[in-house]
Amino acid sequence: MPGTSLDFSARLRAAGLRPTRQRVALARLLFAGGHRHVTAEALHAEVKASRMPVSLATVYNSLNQFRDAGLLCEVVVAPGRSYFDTNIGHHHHFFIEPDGELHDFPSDKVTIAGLPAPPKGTRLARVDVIVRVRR
Amino acid sequence: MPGTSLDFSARLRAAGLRPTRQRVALARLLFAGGHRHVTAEALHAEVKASRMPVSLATVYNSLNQFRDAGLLCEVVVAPGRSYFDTNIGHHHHFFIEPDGELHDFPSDKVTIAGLPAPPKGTRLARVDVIVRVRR
DNA sequence: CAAGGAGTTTAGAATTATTCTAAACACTGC
DNA sequence: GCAGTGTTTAGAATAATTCTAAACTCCTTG
Repeated sequence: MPGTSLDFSARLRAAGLRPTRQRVALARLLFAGGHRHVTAEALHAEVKASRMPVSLATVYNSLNQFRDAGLLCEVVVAPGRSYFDTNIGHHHHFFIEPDGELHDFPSDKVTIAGLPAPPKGTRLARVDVIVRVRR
Repeated sequence: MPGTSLDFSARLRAAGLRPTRQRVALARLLFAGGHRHVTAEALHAEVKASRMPVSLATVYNSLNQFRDAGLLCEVVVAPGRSYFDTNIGHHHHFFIEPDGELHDFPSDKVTIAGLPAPPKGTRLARVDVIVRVRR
């Protein structure tokens, strides 16, 4: 029976996070369906409508913890506008400027050549590509 | 005599902006030397130390106007952290994660192949590449 | 399976970054 | 110079996020 709390509990535990009721509720919203892009506010609104409401502070805490644990990644597209993306595979983003919509596209067809070496004493963490488009 | 207010006045006027004392002071700080990456707060601190202090609101206004006029570009690296970059040529960025330093690198050696076409009804505005590195 | 401690959650305050407001001011064309 | 529109300003307002400290809950141990 997929989609039960047990799945999410196990997944949280595997990530080193205690499976509290709140975190399980958020994980279900985030990971039950396909990939999602959510803001903290939007997720808070969603969970508030559920049987297990969660405070905004906890939504922020959990999203940050999920990100640090590698369950999510964060995409900052504009000052004061950041999305959490449940797709953690290699991929990049389209950002549709007037409305602020964000769409994934897979990175397997994309090749980036000629990047300079990281500055001395640093190692590569991630390459973000944001393709900004307008109507 | 390069670097006089007149140069900056002309440049602002050419961009469709009235060359007020405040905007000229900011333009001098931004464009007199080589390329720079500044936050609004940092630029405000700089200009406050000068003979022609400028309010923080004006620093924000001016940076936004300069960006809209194409004199600057804005790079958002983390929630609540955005830099204004006086380099408006094609280029990309290194972001050094723990300290928040930002460095340019030219895009002439970099090629990005295989990007999907923009979604229907949109056209490409800009491609941002941020290479995130850690110590 | 009860108890206790560490880790979590919460409401609300605090912080940070940025924008707004309305009154005072200054650049430009006449 | 004068007027009129655009600009600047201090301070308040807004928005996104984090902090605080008290209450709570998960998990381990006995």
